[in-house]
Amino acid sequence: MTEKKSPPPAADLPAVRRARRSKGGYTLRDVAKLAGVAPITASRALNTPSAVSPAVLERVREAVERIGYVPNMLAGGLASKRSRLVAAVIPTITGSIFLEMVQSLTQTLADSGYQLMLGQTGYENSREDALLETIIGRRPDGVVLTGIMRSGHARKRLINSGIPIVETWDMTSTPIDMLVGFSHEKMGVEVAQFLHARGRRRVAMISANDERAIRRNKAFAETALALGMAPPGATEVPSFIVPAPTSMISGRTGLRSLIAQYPDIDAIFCSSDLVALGVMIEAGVLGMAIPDRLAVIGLGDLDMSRDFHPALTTVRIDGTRIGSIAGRFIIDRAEERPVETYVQDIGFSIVERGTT
Amino acid sequence: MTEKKSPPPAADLPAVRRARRSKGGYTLRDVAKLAGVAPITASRALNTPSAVSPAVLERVREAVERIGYVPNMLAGGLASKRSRLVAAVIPTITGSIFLEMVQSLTQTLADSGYQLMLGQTGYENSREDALLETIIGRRPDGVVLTGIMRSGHARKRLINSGIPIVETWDMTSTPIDMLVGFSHEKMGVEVAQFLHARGRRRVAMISANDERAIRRNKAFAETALALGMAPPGATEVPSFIVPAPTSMISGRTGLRSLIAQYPDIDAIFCSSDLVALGVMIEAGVLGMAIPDRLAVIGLGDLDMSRDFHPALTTVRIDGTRIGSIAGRFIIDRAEERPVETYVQDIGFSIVERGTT
DNA sequence: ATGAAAGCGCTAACAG
DNA sequence: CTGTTAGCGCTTTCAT
Repeated sequence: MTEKKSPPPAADLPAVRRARRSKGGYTLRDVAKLAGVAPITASRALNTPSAVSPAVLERVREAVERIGYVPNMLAGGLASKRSRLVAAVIPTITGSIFLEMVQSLTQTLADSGYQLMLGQTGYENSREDALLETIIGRRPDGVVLTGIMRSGHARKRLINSGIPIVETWDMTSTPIDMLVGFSHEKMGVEVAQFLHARGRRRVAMISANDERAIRRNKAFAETALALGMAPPGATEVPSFIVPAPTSMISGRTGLRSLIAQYPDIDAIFCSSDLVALGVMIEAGVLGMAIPDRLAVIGLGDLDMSRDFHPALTTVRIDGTRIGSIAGRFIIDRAEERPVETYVQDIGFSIVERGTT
Repeated sequence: MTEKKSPPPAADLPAVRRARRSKGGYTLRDVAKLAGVAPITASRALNTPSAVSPAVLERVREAVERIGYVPNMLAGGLASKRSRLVAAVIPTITGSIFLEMVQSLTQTLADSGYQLMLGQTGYENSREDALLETIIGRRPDGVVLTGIMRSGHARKRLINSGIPIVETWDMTSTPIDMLVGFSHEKMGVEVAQFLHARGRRRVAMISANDERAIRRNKAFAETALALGMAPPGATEVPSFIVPAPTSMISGRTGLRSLIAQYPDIDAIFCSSDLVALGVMIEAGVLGMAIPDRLAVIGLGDLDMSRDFHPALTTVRIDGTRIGSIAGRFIIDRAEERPVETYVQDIGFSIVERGTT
């Protein structure tokens, strides 16, 4: 019963027309033929059903079903100049704090017929340019940046390409295009105030060394200092800085190092939950009771942070929300919907649990 | 100095030819014009540099550089029927045990000019069909399955599409197409023997309920039983089964539940490191010393498993290797290279650390 | 509401 | 080694 894909078997076309024969599966032409309409009508039935009569719609749908037709989005994208592809750029996928965002971005996009392409920059600049080349080559309808485009050249290239851009996980006053994030400075201030309110007076930090962390740390340190929370003998808030990506081991070594210098430390602000969890493990080894002897606060609110004992106090960022807003921004832009703003501060919240 | 993209300004073409004007950036034609060659020659210079004279190569490269030309892969893919796109299907990205594989797959593909498209099935069957539609629609050069294609319909659809398929994380005797993985049965047997060799005699399991885990558990239970390792009062190896995805909390509740029934248990085999880590945390709360009172062995070898105290003994699967092999398989197939085999068992290894 | 024609940007197929 | 021509499968434009 299968209507075979048919280069009309009759030799009624000049032989030269068959210089290049199609080999893949069914095409829209097959559907159209089967439904007894022109290809463009079949196209309309699939893309703008309202623009076609119910009878035709029905017949086209039936034809599609019958042969199992799946539209070729490469062809569609080429013709319409809308690839329905969105690229997201993250440092690395393993152990990433951006996965929640990626997940919801994927979902949001999928719901509107868009797909996500994931690009990893790694932690060296070298790959950014190559990555950008491949991204632009696919002509995506948008790019979501997690803010780790360090190569100025790549950045400029991207901007020049004219592809809509969403920057995330930060609030800058000079966005390239669209923006959804939160203020790292504000977070530093609030965490310091939070620890102060809990009675902590000798604080320290363990942190990655990326640009945002540095701004966050600065705000934290200044606030803490102003509140008189530096440990005895320290003129600054002590910090243990590790290169990204951070891990539990950073927390373990960090705690050891800090305690060796400032035995009186009574609270540590960590730049990720993983680091905070590492601090907890090392505190266990050292026999330091948490939260009595030492308070710990993380950043990111991993699932497992809730499952530790005691459960970890942390700063929560709603990655899911970032992802869905970023997705909406791009879709709205692609479909030329009128939109109030393309900048959004989603804030953060301190989730207090057992470690403070 | 910028050579503007030029619809020849003279009105020397019939108006009708301009029915559809290009709007995007530069095209290969612009490059060719600038280099003084035919478009196809420019194409060759970029894709098969060896097929072109050094002089032409140089001129084309210069032209590309000058205008910042980036090839349109939608057009290229459409014309050549090779999209250079590969799809990977995983349950979900957050908390996935497949990320290491995805990472290395991405890398392997990128090195050969291919890109990865990530598809998530979620933990309900419902989305699989829709996901497949979008995957096929992009005409990828291959699909990597992590073995969670439950919908028979989707599976059949995929097979019929003719897209090369790599199944991973398992060894079946009846692969659809290509295969790279390891034997879950063998793992069950070896873990039981390992615990036996360490002197454990009252074992239990905490496990997810997916099909592979079930096969693994069966092998573990049979071997353990044969070796006389069921706890007193049990005729079977006790197990605590939780729905996927597993997490630390599964381990915590699992341990409580098992100990309540069989207080003498002296070793637990967990279906993931996260579960094992949860067991460790709960053991700490219950005051059960690890490994003296209770041995724990996980599966997956997460980074953090090494950083716990004591460090976790676990079964390591080389996800990086799975990814690179799967990538190679697809690339070799796409480029029609002669290949010995498209099936590979990469095995696993038990990494003994402090919990056994 | 439907269709014909043209073309998106690129590469396969065949010359020369 | 280089060029001409046709066409990948779809959608835009314009006409009916």
